[in-house]
Amino acid sequence: MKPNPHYQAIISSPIGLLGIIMEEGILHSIDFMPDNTAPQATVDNATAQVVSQLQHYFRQAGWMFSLPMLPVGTPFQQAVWQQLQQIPAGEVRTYGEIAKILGSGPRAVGNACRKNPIPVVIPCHRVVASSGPGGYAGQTQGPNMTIKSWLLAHEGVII
DNA sequence: TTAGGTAGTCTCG
DNA sequence: CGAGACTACCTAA
Repeated sequence: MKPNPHYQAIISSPIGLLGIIMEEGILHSIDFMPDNTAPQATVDNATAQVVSQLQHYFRQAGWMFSLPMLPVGTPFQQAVWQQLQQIPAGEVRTYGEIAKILGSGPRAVGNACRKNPIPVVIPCHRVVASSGPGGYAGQTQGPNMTIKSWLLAHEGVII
């Protein structure tokens, strides 16, 4: 739980409200906001870039993000998140496949995905289990899994 | 379908 | 620090 996070923008999207946190003009994290949150105007240019690219993505699933990002985490988490960014839109990998590349284990990869601070842009939704959909934003069922399914369907992946 | 194995992180003490 | 618990898992039987 982050105490009083300060959002540079809160935008509405097909998967609900997204809260955007910047640090020094660099994308730091994206939060899924409750429905009753009030949208909040963009305050600066760098944030406008993030908003614009997100809107591109929701319009056209194949959009490739190009943004300065600073996702903070352990070295292992960074390595996993780097692998995620190399999965093209419309494709998926399994936790085991990522683990093999990094010489680690599937559960460890799942742990790292769960900690991804920048969902959507860092596409943790493109990682699934060998048999089943896996989880999303800390849930294996519930509203976040609905978001994961939506994102994959948006990219043309049959679940 | 389940039991056992696995890697990384977190939480106590 | 160290032991033990907790995962968005996987494989063999």
